[in-house]
Amino acid sequence: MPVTKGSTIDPARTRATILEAATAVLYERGLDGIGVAELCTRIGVSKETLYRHFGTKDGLVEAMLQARSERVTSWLAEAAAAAGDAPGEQLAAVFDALQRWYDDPVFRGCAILNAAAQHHVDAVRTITARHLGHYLDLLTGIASRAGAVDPPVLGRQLLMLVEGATVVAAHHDPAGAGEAARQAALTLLSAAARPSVQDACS
Amino acid sequence: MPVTKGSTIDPARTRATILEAATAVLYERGLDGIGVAELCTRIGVSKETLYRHFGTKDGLVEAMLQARSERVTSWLAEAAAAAGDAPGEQLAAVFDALQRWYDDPVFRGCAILNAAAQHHVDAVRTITARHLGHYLDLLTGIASRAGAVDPPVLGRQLLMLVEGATVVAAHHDPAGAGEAARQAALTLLSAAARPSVQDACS
DNA sequence: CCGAGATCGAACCGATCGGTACGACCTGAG
DNA sequence: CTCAGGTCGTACCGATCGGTTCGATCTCGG
Repeated sequence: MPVTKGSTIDPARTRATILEAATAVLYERGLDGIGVAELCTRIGVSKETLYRHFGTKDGLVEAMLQARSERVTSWLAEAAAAAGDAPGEQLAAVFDALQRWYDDPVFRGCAILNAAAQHHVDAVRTITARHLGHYLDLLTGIASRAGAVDPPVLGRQLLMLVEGATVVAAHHDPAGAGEAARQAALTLLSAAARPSVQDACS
Repeated sequence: MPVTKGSTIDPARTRATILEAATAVLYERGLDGIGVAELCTRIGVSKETLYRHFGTKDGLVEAMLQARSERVTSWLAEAAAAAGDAPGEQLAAVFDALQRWYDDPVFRGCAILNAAAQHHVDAVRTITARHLGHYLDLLTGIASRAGAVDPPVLGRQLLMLVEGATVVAAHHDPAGAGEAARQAALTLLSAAARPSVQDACS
């Protein structure tokens, strides 16, 4: 960390450093669980610097959530892509990746959903909705390539499994949550791809 | 509301009134989104009265979450029981009830999960875990009566659908979330009750 | 009719909040 | 060497926070 004193070589580097450190601290403590003053000492930056880069605590929060959303979305997409071309394998890889996340001792649920639950600012809710939309796109794509009869609906059901597994892992028991969700997802996938058995009851 | 002035007929009635009004206000504004002073004026009670009944803002929050957990748990259980004896019908009734909740214009997600996401107090996290446990008991019971090969696992998967549907409805799109989750739940139920098709892939 | 006690409204407390201002320092570009 | 500007540390600001106290008021049981 070449942030020595006075003018750093690159202001953009300072901004990135703040963003990264603030993400971890705000995730651990909650958005309202720590003040700007203590946050700055934990990050190792002065309040003036933080406010020049982000203008407002809310500005920092929004920038951090946006960055986090992009990171975890591409992380999940890459996990799926690395599993090959078979939709079932891709789907399984997504839930395996989630399980590794749940096993992280600092796992506290999805930071973006946590933020939306506490912060009633429109910008945060917008970021959250878009975040879920990206997940939905990924899952609907898998459903479509799997030959599901109704990819949008199956994608939405898979999204519910992803978010439900995260909620259960965060607030009830992380052990095996990803595996259970994966098995359910694969069952839904195969049922939707081969609508032979009766699936509509009413 | 016979809360005229001075001594009310029943202090317990005052407590219940506070609890009910505070539940609505704190759900709408968030636990940290409103101070005790404004909360008291919205409720129509003095700070002294609130503090005598609950001791602390956290005390009020915990009492309210506990009451809320019991209410919605029994509400879901009654919805299931009213659907008759068939496990599939009971499961469908649960998700139909959830959809009616999602359609409420003041729906903002599960108050208990929202609280757990923002409030890092142990008591709140305990209430949340127990709350999810009650849901799990209800769903595992349905899974068991449906003849699932592994009721605990299926119950957990159904819990993920319930919580996932709630998250999606709250933060993405409430329309049809309950129906989509219901269809997925019934698919899982029939697949688990009749493990004829290959369900274990690896 | 009288005292116990529940309630109100408002004043008050120290602490903390988000945000600003300022002087000093250091670095890189010209 | 000089200067522009990014950064630090600290002090400071008004507002709000959770919580306490107090006198006045009202209701009910005896």
